[in-house]
Amino acid sequence: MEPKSEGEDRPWQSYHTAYTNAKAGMEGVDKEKVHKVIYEMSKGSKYFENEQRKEAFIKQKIENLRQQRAKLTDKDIAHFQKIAEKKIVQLEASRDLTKTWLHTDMDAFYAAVEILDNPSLKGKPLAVGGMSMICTASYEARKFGVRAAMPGFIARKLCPDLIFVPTNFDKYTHFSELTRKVFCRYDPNFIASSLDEAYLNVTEVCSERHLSGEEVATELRSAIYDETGLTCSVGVAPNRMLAKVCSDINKPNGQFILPNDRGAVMIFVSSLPIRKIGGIGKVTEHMLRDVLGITTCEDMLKNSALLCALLSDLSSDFFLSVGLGLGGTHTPEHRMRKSISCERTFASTSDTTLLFQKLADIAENLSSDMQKENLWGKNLTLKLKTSSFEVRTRAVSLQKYISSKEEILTHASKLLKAELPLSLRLMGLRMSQFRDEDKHSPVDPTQKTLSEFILSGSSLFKAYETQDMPSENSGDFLLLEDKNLCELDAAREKEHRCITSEPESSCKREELGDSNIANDTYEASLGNANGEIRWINDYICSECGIELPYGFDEERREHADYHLAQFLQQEEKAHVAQDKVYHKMLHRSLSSRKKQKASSPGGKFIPIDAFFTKGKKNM
DNA sequence: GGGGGCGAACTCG
DNA sequence: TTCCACGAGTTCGCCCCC
Repeated sequence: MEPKSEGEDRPWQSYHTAYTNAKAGMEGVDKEKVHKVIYEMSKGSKYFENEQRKEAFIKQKIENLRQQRAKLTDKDIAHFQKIAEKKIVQLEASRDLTKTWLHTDMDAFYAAVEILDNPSLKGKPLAVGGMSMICTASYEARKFGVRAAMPGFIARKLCPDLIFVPTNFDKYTHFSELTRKVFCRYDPNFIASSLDEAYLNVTEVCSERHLSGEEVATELRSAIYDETGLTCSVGVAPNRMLAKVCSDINKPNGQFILPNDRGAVMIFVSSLPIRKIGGIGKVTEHMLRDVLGITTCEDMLKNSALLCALLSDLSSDFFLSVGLGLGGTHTPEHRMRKSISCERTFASTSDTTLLFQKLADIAENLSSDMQKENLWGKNLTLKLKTSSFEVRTRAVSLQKYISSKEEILTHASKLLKAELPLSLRLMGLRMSQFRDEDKHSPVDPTQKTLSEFILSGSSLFKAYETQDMPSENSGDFLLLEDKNLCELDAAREKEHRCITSEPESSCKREELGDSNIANDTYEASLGNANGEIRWINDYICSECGIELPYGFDEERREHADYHLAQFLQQEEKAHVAQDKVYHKMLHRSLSSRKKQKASSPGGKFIPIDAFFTKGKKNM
């Protein structure tokens, strides 16, 4: 690790956003040149400024951790050394070398599919994606430093002849399905971690057919090529963590086999850079390197006492297991979706009407996705990205499970309203805490149908391999226990008493002010337009059937906003003047209760080093 | 003190 | 010319309530 000058003559070297992890096919790239281009194209932008802020914050956290380390006495170190040794013995006892895991990774998958579809692209630098972001780059493009997750305009600067092809998930899904049919022949319970990656437990195949892991890998790669015309790379190892690392070694169109032998594993791991491990990203790498001098997996064991002294139990266990070359060896029985979300980036705007319209679109998308899977959620999270790239999330736990766009928008609007005024470039909604009965439907990625994948528009069911801990918490993947129905009923009863889970203040009459009058005026203003709401039996919305009891004036008004927004959109389409209604809404919006969160944008600091901070209970 | 809710960060493809 | 995505998972700290 050469000490890098961050002087004024080479300012780009301090910009760590790009190239912290070399991708396959980028070995010959002039990294300094690429880094400089990215720096030049980024500097001065709001994105760049935000990255600088984030980096400064990480530096501060590294410094804090260094100080914590400096405070440790010899006695402390000796104490934690004992703890570390005990942990290592326990981890070592969990080592399982009886399984053979195979990780397959399609080579530049999206790009390869596009080339297959249009052979004239072969041999040319190709990027799948658009100007804002590219998903995959062909190996020819990677030679120029172009890579996935790079904005298109920077990629074009690096490679002026770069050909852009828009993403077409239908195509990728089709080819993904073909590969999965092959996987099934080797492991019917294979774990798909994305459209182009999968883990296969080939222990049984090896034993039944008297084949080595290497032979299975060769055969499988050949079968994939025959079925799809695409190449893939394969890693074979005793566990998933190592198999994943191995599949990257001889990429593209290659394989690497790590024998099921403790000695071989330990040698393999000894010089393995920590960044190659799934779960260790840019920040973790910096932390471990700058605070503890850890750069290889072997260093994890050498610094085991410090890891235990400075980090949480969970973190130190993970890092020690990495040092021992341990990883997941069991196939989780069931995996189910934990959340579903939808987010959209748009041109920065502070136009309230526009923001609420976009929120309505997102709510509609999310609701539609939820209904396709019959999901009902109880936890709603609003994600905001300001024009300066600051990300905020605001969540609310609801008293009942919801799924309709009206209900989602009602609660989402409330969350958004509390944050305004604000200039935003992204909004997103996420639902989680699903109803138990929905959790019983299997959502194993391997069982997801083609149409579901196409409809969802993305690789929804990634089996995120968490830390691939040897002591797998299978409970993470198992069906959760049924909740008592009475509990649900009680919750619904509570819901009728107070429609939100916010502090009771939101139900106070005083805060409703002249809402009744405003409400009347507002609804009257709609006249006989489509946005008009009547409350059937005094609590059921005539438009959509949502139930809002009398007295929940604010909620009713917000709900009416939704229908009004719908109406406005229709009006807009028909080129009808909407100023009058808009001003009514704006007036109401301004006069409505303004909820200010205690955490101001700049006042609340984020525990970036959470991963490294030792919890009190561990001290 | 434990558990749940919330907000944020990190990671992956 | 264009100017840094999206969806999903996890952990952690803090706060509040029981």
